[in-house]
Amino acid sequence: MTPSATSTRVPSKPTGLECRMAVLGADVRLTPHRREVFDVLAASTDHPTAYDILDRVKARSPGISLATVYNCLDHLTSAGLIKQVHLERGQSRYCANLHEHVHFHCETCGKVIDAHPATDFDPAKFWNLPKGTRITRTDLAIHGTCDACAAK
Amino acid sequence: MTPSATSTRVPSKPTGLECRMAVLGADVRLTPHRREVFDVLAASTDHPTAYDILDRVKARSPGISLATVYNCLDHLTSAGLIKQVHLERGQSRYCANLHEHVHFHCETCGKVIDAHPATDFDPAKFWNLPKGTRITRTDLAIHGTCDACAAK
DNA sequence: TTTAGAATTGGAATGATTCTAAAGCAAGTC
DNA sequence: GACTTGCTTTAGAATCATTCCAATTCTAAA
Repeated sequence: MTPSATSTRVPSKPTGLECRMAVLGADVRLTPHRREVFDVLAASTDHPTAYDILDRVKARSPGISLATVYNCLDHLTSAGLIKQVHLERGQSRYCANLHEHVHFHCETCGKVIDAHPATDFDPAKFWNLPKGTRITRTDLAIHGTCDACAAK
Repeated sequence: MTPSATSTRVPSKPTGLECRMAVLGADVRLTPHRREVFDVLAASTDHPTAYDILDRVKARSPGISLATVYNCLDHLTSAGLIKQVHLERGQSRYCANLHEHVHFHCETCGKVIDAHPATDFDPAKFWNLPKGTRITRTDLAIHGTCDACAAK
């Protein structure tokens, strides 16, 4: 194994992942597999499933197992470095975009795209929640037909 | 089997379900099991899972199977008479509330409550979606701590 | 260099749901 | 009123996504 593939908490070559860890103060041991899983996800805009990620990581690490992909995704998710997305039942999808955004899901082609806020959004302004309720996060999924499918 | 338990499309005793079918123009054969599944759900405010519904329906129809509950839920859902809710991966939950609302999920006790809009909400005003996108529905899940759990 | 604690692995196990084939019912037809 | 046709219901098998497990390998610190 080459030195650059050794796991470490003090990387010699900072990448997006290390910057993100520094900004978030996340403490995850950075193994080669975790880095690859993150890199694959960061390079994807299609909200891949665990199987999609396995396929893509296999190009670099042919021996990686599905269990390891799930394991890496779990660790990265609980460190807050990536997000798990549930649009419908079935496979979970993953997303490396940590900016505030919501997901648009095309019911025709299945594509998922990120939509960023045009203006500030405070859910407590729109929905009546019992007094004393504390909000930690909101998940908005918008379902419909994407522009490409609507044009057909 | 008593006459009132006979399936029909033209009920003699209208219930919430028949009114709802009439309003929505839904066409579902109303079998005793479907009616029971609907009644159980309509009487529940806790967003039960298929298993929860099975338990409750068994009080009236001890012989009903899980497959039938799933089958009834599918038919009622596709007729638009009830809604399927996915708050996290795992079991789907079901909801007979068809008014515009969002779900608040308490991460401490697991409780799910409906929150109704205080004011009009148009997702297209808040998030930048590509031109030509058509929205059919939006699912907002608000996660946090409910008032009871927050008070502890 | 030793050693304790993680990470990784393949395969088994789990949980939720869906499928399947057989049997039961209901509505309309002769 | 028996027959046909098609939906409904059922138990159990199958599937799918994920999680668990026990064995092995790797890493970091002493």
